[in-house]
Amino acid sequence: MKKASTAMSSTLRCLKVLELLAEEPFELSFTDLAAKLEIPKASAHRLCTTLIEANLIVQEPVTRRYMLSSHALWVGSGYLRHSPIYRAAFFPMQELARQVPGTVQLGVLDQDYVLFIHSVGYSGAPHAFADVGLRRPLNATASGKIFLAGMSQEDVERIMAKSAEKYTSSTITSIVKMKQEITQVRKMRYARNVEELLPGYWVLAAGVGRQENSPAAAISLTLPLGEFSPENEITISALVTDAARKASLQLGPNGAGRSMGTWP
Amino acid sequence: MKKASTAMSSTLRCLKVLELLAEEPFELSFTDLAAKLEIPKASAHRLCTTLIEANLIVQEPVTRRYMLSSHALWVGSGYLRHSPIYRAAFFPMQELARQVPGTVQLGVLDQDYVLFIHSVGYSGAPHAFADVGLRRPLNATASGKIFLAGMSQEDVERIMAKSAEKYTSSTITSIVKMKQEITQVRKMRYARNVEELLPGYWVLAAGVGRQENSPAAAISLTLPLGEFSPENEITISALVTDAARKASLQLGPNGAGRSMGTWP
DNA sequence: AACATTTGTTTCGTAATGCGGAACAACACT
DNA sequence: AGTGTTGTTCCGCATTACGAAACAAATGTT
Repeated sequence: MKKASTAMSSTLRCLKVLELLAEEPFELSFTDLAAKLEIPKASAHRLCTTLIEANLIVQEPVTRRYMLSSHALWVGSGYLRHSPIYRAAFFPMQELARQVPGTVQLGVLDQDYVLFIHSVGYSGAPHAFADVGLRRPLNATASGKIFLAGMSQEDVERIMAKSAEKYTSSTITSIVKMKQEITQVRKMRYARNVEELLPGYWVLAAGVGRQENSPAAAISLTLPLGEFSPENEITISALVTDAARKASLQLGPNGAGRSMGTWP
Repeated sequence: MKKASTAMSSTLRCLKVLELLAEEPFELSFTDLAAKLEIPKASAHRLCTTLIEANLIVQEPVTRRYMLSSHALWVGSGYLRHSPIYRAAFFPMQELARQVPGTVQLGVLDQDYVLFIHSVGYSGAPHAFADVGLRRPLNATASGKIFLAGMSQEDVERIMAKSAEKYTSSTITSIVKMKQEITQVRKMRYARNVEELLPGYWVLAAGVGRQENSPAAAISLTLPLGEFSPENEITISALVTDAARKASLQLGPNGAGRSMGTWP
């Protein structure tokens, strides 16, 4: 027995194509696409035609491969234009980047990942290469730990169960280890990541949000490992949490924080 | 007699919702949305349900208004991950930003606009606020002039005919004036914008691309007006065109320039 | 508090529309 | 020329989206 959702199945299938293209590291040839989605060629062709007509994908004229269009970026970036968080964090991040020579990033939750939506400064970390739209697992990032610390026990367990990939030898993949980490984060009000994602770099992050335990975003600072020391951690964590606090205030104590509209 | 496109009309209509939400400066209430699209409420409701199920939009629980989701940003940012241009320009832009204290931006063509897809450094210009995804008319930006200079006579005329908005008193809205500007751009290999979009700032831009006359992107540098002088223009335009040249080389002489895949 | 009004959601019969097998076309690569 | 690979079009069938109207819920007004 099928559960009849009220959504349009044909359209959902079409949007799967977008999803697939976003996931794939490279452009996709047409037959690949049909194969990966396990749909007949004729149908896949119709879906692609539709997305082309909507200007969301284009096909490279020579290779005939499909890829996301610049217009797709524009549509997606509408999220930034509407996002109170982005606006609230903009200047605090800038200030933080001026104080410490590293990469300051803003991450939000997207499904079970941290999605980085803004980045200022540059530490040299490859981390920060594709700064907007980069997505990372929660367990391997400082920002991710901030979100995990705001989640229920079950959610944490579910996510950790799927987090198998070890980026470095320090990546946390054990549930019990992560739970310890989480209580630490809740106590200290910031999260730390030392070479758990990228060798040679350490990261501190703090949560942004109206209420204490459910962060809407996280501000993180990535620095070369050379500058890592207990004393430094104290001063720098103060700066990061301060930036996060300022962003939280900017967000407004109530539900609003007005979106930014057209600028200027 | 209708021309029967092979695309799926129902899906196209659904994607119009995304388009609308991206265009609108603020989140949209449900009835507004139906009104603006001129479709019956019941249908609009189905479209929204579909987009929610696809994780591309969300509705604010309290206000019940619809807005683009962070996931939509992720999908759209797939363009960046696939874009050879973004990758090719990344380091040249960084270098340029180190040499001159201003905002370096990377713009591509999206329909009849410049779409900024990357930004490094910060000049204080509000210009650079929503750095990724910001869209501007071609006639009012230095990058836009680069693209106009690569277009056919007819396209230039069509676009200029629609470019009525004067951001400042210097904004170019006349076709003949723009044609002069374009020949200038073609000769100098860079474009200039002095307070035509933003009072208090001037901008230089140069084209990135394999072949000379059809730029795939433009690198621009925004500076406070205080630093504007003929001598400065000579040195700075050299830096900007140099960065653009480096990016062009990185792009590869042939059609490829390999997309970036997952990073690192 | 009762009524009026705007806003959001569900139902359901109809017909339009997306479906996909198969045939066709356009290239590569032997 | 031959053979495989990949991209595009046809067309009859049944599934799916359509939208008026009825219903539900929240907000504003007297």
